[in-house]
Amino acid sequence: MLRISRLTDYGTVILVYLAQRGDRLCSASDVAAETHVALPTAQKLLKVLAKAGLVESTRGSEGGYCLARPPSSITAAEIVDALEGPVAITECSTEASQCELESMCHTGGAWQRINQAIRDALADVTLDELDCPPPAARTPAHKTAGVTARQQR
Amino acid sequence: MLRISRLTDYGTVILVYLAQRGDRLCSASDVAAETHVALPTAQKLLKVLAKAGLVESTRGSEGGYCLARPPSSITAAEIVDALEGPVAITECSTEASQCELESMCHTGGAWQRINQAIRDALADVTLDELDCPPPAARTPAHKTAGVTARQQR
DNA sequence: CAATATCGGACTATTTTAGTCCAATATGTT
DNA sequence: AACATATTGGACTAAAATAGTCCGATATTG
Ligand code: SF4
Ligand code: SF4
Repeated sequence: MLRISRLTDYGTVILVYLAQRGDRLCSASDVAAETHVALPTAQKLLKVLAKAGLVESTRGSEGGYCLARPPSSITAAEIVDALEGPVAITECSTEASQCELESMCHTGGAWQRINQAIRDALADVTLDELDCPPPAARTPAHKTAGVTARQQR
Repeated sequence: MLRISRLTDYGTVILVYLAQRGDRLCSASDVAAETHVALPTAQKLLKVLAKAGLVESTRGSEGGYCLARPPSSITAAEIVDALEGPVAITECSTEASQCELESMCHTGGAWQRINQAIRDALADVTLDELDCPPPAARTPAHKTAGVTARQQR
């Protein structure tokens, strides 16, 4: 149903938390406790994020993680890229397409346009903009004017 | 990696083929042969599309499928909705969110904005615009200026 | 040296997706 | 009326992606 993986979702939650903490180091267990992400999951995510260069790690006692760059320079597109690979809405959106229908397919071009549109939408949101409070807690219209998500068919 | 399912992909290929055939009926085996989608897969897809009201079926000998509406009135968003359910980039994008982090999550609102942007991008492409081959065979002067994703703000 | 916390990888379980099959039903033709 | 063709609906199996867990190695602090 066209969704990001739960890992990616939780990854952004963790990154937002790190952004709030500024330059202070946070251990994996610290992050897990504060975000309520399961500890092993948080560990795994932080490892991946460190490898991707989005967070920096410090080993040893009193070690931990912190953001590698200012939150305003990290986009949702980068986060998705890091955690689940580049956006590729169809098989033929990747470099090494293995779609057997490609030779006679009539829709690939349009999908690639859509792919780019999604990519632009993701690249347009930075980590500090991601810190956008409540999805639930259906409190009356706050400053978040246009955030309605009508999903029913 | 944020992609539509292969079924959805093949579903659009089939719909584009039906669009090309106009009002003429096509049997499932006809569709399979022309699009090179495996026959059982094509059958399954046509059934789902018929149930969603995107194609109409005629039973019996010489029966088959055809589009229920003109191609220009069918959008990619509808196709995705029909084949894999409404776009819901995160768990909390759905009506019945079951995310256990929701109460303390700081990112849900932003994801819903992104969700809407993706939805808009999909709703902006109609079935006849979808008929666009991937690599070569570029028709002159396309009207394709309309796939912009900047819907937010 | 001892305590703490990351690092790297491998492993299992779960869920989702893909693909297949069969019996029932409807329609046109012989 | 009987037959051949083609959709319909559901259930079923197989395959793949995802989620989550675990453990030994390594680096840093004190
Ligand atoms: S759009 Fe066409 S070429 Fe691209 S993956 Fe789908 S079927 Fe294959
Ligand atoms: S964005 Fe937050 S509330 Fe929404 S699904 Fe992800 S963790 Fe849950």
